[in-house]
Amino acid sequence: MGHHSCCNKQKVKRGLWSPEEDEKLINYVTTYGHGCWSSVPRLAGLQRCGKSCRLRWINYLRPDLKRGTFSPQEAALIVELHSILGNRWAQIAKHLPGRTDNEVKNFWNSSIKKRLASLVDVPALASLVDVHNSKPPEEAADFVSLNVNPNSFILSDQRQRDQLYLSPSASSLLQSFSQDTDFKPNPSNDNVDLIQHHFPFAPMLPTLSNTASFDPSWPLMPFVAPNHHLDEKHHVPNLSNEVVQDDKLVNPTGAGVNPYEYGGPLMATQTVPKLCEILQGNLCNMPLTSVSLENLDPLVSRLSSCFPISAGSSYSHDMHVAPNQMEFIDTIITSMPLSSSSSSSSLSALSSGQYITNPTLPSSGWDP
DNA sequence: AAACTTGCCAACCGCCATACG
DNA sequence: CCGTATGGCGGTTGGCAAGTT
Repeated sequence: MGHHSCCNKQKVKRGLWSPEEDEKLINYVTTYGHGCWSSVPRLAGLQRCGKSCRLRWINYLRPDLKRGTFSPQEAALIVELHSILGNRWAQIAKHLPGRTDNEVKNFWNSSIKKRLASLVDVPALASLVDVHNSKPPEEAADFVSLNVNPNSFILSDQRQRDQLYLSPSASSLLQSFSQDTDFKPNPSNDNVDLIQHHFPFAPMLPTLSNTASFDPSWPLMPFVAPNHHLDEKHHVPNLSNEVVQDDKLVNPTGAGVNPYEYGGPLMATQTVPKLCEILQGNLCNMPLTSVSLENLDPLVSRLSSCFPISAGSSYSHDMHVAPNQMEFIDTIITSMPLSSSSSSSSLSALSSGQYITNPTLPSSGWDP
């Protein structure tokens, strides 16, 4: 069990991949695409099973991987998405361009979970929400019901999406994400040079100086690759559907597929599904060039309100996280279920609509 | 300096869903 | 419709490096 037929036909190597094996796999996939993974090892001259090749490509060799440290913004997004989706790492990773489900899962298990455990004294969600400012009792009741019925957490009624004022929580957790040593770049890997040699347009490994509090390709905007000229070796397809915007290639449909997941030749662009595609089961294929924040994925819109997107740019270039942004993300973290085994049905109130922080509310008394 | 502990993360395992003949 | 192959996912493990005693 667990091994596919291709793995049993011949002896296969297991364990860590060598740079030579990586090179063989990169050369093969970039030239021919992976096609049927079970045939890749044979055609690429590898003593591995197809499943192992697939995993190595998806989790490490794909040129669109960041391979760097998670930014505070990414951490916040993971926390938020996990509160909605539970341990559906692949779904979460789709909203984090350049990140794999394995990476997100490891990050959660090693870092976020630990921090949440340290906040065990945070009060229950109900005490976080101060609905008395603008809420008639019946709407407050609607809000409460959202925590009971997982199917009703998408608020379609504008009244329901009125702003909820959240008590500002301690920002220690989120701040720790941006300050402490967990946000250092990954240790150097022997194969990084190899990958960057093959994929010069791949996102760069962050440096010590820029990862602590800022990641220029943070995840709320679709990943766009620099407009490099690519040679024939990389099989660049017709990019007529893309437009050049601020020296970036952007797919104006806002929709797309990850070429590395579908076995096609390498492409220079990638977009990610919007959260609403998951939550609502439909597509929001609005042109990026004309879409307003209100029309974006609600999560993106909400987070964008805290991490402003400068007009006309493809993604935020803010160099630091402002205190109110810290508050917002911290609110996300402290409002999610503390159980590490939260399932897909565990929904935080933050999944329910629009929120803003109310800086006038007292924060003392329950700061960790 | 050596032994031990801890944490990270790449890779594997086992299961499920889907495609295909 | 059925059986098999394959892709994909989440859970788990083992090796390694860094930190601690």
